[in-house]
Amino acid sequence: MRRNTLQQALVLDAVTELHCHASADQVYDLLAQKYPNISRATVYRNLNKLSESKKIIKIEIPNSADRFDHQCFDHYHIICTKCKKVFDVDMSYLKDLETNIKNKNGFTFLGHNIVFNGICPNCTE
Amino acid sequence: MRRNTLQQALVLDAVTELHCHASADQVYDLLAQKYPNISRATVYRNLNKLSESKKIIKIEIPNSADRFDHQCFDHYHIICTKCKKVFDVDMSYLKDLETNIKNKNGFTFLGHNIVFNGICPNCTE
DNA sequence: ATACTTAATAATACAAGATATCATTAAGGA
DNA sequence: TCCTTAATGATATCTTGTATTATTAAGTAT
Repeated sequence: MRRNTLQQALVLDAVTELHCHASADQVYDLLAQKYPNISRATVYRNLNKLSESKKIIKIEIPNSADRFDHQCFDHYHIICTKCKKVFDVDMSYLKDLETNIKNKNGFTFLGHNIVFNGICPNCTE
Repeated sequence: MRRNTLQQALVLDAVTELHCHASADQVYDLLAQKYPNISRATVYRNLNKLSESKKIIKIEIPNSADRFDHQCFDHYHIICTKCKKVFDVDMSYLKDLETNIKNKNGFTFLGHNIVFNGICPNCTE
């Protein structure tokens, strides 16, 4: 039986408050200010639970920490190769991308993720 | 001045021999059989150098080890959510994908990566 | 061929990100 | 209010990869 804990609500609030692709560490740091006893493991656990129940989405970034976003519609991201920050990309979701694949060879395609890389405005100058 | 070392050649040979998306660990394990003194750090360093000089490509997988491929043309990959193995996807490269982005907002787009997830034939039954 | 410079190596410590373990706490049904 | 056990806090551990440092060897100069 799933239980609604105070910590889970706090984690969800923190992700919403940070609102732009917070890492687990950022969520922990924010919460630890008000609740010094909260455990890092609890933050990780609740971030994963919330993404499993689709309350938030987990954005997996190669060679960088996972980010968590309270905006749950499908969208893509760009990661700045200099500052490693993550931003939304203004491009429609390619919901039919998997149907373009010619030869599926017995694979079951479950989804896809696109990560752009580039340089953000702050790092450009 | 860049030097051509025996170890670099061995690492390149190993990636070619393994030929399907070997992780650094797999490359190390293969080499360590014949050359027990080779260092794990040397394997990592040479894999990165070889990918910088485009002799191999580095495939960055979220929450899984980087994979290295001796096939250097652009192509996409699918990772099996069960066994975590990586396979090529038979789909043409979307070389104009970045031009679809409506509102670039000062970002410089340098490239993209698509990782599909799904279930491989071995894990299906 | 020999000596010299320094890039690359082997060995290992360290770091980041995340999960596993386990005694304790508290959510929510009885 | 009691009881069961999911969830927590604290911390150890794991995985992947980089940093450090004394030593070795690649390639140029002599």
